[in-house]
Amino acid sequence: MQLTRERIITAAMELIERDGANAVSMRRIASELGTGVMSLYNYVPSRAALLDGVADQVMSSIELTIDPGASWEDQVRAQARAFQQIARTYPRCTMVVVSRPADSPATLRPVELALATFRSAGFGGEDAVRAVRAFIAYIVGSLVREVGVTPGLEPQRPLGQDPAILAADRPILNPAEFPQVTSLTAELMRRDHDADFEFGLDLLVRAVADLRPARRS
Amino acid sequence: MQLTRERIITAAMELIERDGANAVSMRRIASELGTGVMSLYNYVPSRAALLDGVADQVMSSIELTIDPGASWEDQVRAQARAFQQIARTYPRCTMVVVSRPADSPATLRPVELALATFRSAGFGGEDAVRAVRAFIAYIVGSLVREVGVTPGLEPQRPLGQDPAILAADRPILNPAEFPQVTSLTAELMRRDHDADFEFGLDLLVRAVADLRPARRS
DNA sequence: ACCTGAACACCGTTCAAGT
DNA sequence: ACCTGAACACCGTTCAAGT
Repeated sequence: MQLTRERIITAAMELIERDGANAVSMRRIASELGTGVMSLYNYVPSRAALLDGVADQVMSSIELTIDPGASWEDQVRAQARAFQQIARTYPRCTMVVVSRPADSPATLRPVELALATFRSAGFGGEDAVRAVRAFIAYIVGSLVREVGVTPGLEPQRPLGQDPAILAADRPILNPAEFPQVTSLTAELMRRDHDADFEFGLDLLVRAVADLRPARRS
Repeated sequence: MQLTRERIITAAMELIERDGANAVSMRRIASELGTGVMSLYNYVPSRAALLDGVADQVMSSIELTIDPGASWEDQVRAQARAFQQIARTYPRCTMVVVSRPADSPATLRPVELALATFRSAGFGGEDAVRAVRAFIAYIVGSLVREVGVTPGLEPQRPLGQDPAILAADRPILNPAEFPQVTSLTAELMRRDHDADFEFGLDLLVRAVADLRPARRS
């Protein structure tokens, strides 16, 4: 089968999702595709460029459906959730996306839509930009916290397993030094990423709503 | 000079800050310290453990001075800024911190303080936990956006340089497809991380303040 | 007991030789 | 022109031999 840039990127993504992200070596991708390593370089200039391609591919997969009837608050929420959805679909590719500068058309498309939403809600250009940045920071942080990977991009523990902030087998924390953490063990152990995400998202949406200048429509 | 775990971690941090973070190889650290590679393994079980040590070291360096006279809002702000300060002091180590699960005493200390602050402001345990998580997500996302590194942990461009969202030498975006992004080029190019951080931080603080139940004191 | 060189099974990428 | 094997300069870690 013909080697293409697209096939190489797809193979890289599958490899990342299957074996963790530091399993992405040019050599492994090549053997996955049944080619010699150097054949890849006819379609992709370097490993770094390949990972940029992976990030772009993931960003392009975000489904930004707009409901014109919804309030701007709900539109913002929907856009944020579409972003957050990456962690569900490509958990191990998430860090690749998050750790690359966002300046390709694929990454600017969600920015464009978010800016348009804030502007049509009545925000000025500068406030719209700042609001979008605040949401992006929150979403990116949520993604990072949710997938929790090593610098090598390999999930520390099997995905879905609890981060074990205070598991029984951990070195006991001194209750005198950590009164809150030890007394709130139950709350800290209970992780519901969706609920956590919605909680913070709601905070931001309502705070931004308070900023909004005079009505528009 | 005697090899110690501390000296190894310090050398790793210097190497990361000097040459970018994928310059951290066991071999480079060893040659930096004038030892054989394998000598390191008498003090550190693996490269991954070494990076955990680096993350711990950075987290321990956060200065969490508390001003008991300040409002709880200002205390939360001060704690968030102390966190954010990491990006200034150890820009290239930041991703190492951010990409590791936070369950060591060094990383739980700021959590403990934040929980105590919210609780003494009158929040219940569950709300305090959720608020702390929202702030952490925002701070982590801000750090990631600010240092902007590759999965290999190497800054894409010299630090301090503009991310060039829309630099003149980039492929021109279609203004019909990106009306907001193209018309807001000036705002998008102007990056003031401190101002951006304060903007979002203020949103969160005020939104959380609205949540607060009946007074306490 | 602590230390460490050699070796193993990997990397990304250059370069020159093949078609 | 497109393709690719050999080679180079790297990795982290095991293992066995040294002290």
